[in-house]
Amino acid sequence: MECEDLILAHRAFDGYGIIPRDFYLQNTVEVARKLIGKILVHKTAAGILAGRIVETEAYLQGDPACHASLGITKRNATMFGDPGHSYVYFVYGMYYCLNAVTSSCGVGEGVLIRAVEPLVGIDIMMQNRATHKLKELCSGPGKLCMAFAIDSSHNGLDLTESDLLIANDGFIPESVIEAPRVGISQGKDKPWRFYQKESPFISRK
DNA sequence: ACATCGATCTACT
DNA sequence: GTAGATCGATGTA
Repeated sequence: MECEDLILAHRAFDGYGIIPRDFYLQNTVEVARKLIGKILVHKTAAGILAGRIVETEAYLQGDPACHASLGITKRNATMFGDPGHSYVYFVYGMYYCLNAVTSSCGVGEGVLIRAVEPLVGIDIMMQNRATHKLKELCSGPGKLCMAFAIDSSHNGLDLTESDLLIANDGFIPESVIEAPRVGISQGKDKPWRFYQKESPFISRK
């Protein structure tokens, strides 16, 4: 099973099933919903890391919780760039969070990748996270960036052709739950958090 | 300049 | 359940 996953990740990296840029031009909330079940791949010097996305959140223009709500700045500039790129930001003085940029150039929207189910390179992820607890490796936006060795140097990468990408292996999640977003003080009313039902790898219930 | 807060996580009670 | 870590961005003076 592990071996099968490894082959899958390699094929994904070689161009098999990479999600095309058009995908990120759909409504941002739809992109967040449809990213559940897709595969995040990061090719690092230590080896290939991959995991299935089990939790996301959408951040839109005109949404007070969105970093881009006050206009373009040095920090959020990649959100206003081309869709299908990464937006990585630094938060709470010690963590990084990964987003997939959506919508056309000039519009600041994106999807926060909140949790993934580890599939490939689990031993490396455990080293990066200094834990052996599988369920806690990538169960949060800060945790998954640490596990996947993603930091500010990975901001602005093209998720359709770089060492960091998102692929589709044909997996269809049984059920995707829609819920209010977490960890924010404004915009709590919007049901723009999505997660794979009953996954043990989500950040919280 | 200074104060505050954040799309978080961990450790400890 | 609550506090502490730790720093860049943002707001107020």
